[in-house]
Amino acid sequence: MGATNTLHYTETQKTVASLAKALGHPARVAIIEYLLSVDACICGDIVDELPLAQPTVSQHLKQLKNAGLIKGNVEGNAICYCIDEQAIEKLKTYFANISGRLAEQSPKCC
Amino acid sequence: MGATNTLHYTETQKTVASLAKALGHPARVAIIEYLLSVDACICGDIVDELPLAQPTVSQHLKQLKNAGLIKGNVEGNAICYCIDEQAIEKLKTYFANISGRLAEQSPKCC
DNA sequence: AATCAATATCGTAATATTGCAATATTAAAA
DNA sequence: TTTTAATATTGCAATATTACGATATTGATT
Repeated sequence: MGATNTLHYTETQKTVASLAKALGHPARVAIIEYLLSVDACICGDIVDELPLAQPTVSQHLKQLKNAGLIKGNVEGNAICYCIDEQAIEKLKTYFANISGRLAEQSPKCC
Repeated sequence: MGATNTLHYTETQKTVASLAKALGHPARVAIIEYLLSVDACICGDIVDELPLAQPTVSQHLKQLKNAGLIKGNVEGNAICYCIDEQAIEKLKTYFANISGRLAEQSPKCC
């Protein structure tokens, strides 16, 4: 066990992990893609797009919102959710950065 | 319950969710960043970089490998892992695409 | 062959996630 | 005001994840 073994994770590592975890279920990826395809905020038929019951979809939406991937809220019987562009931007930038750094590296053995 | 409620997820949705899930823990993000920083395949001191015991790190490596984010293997007491560039490329492309499509859309209410 | 160093696997406990039926909440409509 | 439509919350069972001590495996070294 090395000397750095008690260190915690960086803020970036925690942020990326949190966003990635939120996208770590196909239903939540499908929700993001649906919000993208609708190009509007009010979209009360998300449930119809998924092979899941309404409470389950509601839970997935909650997770996406907690992670900051979507924003908005509900007023009565009208839902108003949309993608939080900043979260997508963070992920886009993060993976583009890794990709760029990989491209600069020397060839690997595996 | 709509007519499309029994559909499954697309291949893309399943792939992205699987990769995202693998990155859904800060330890695994830290492993990826460490592999990137080392710029070499043989890197037997991953355990020293993380606040986790060796079996736990081994499990995280296994998850990353199962998801296709890293490749390589072990020969005796030598570890040989590195980032699978294709997986990073998939994520980079996916989020860049979403970002681009978001930029084209009309302003939202939330 | 016996030992060593490094990593994987097993077993297990604690915690988290997933999914849904039942119920609650909310604002609009009748 | 009662009803209705849409979404959230609760409660609970099943499953998955996380973490680690103990042990196994593996290939090199002595």
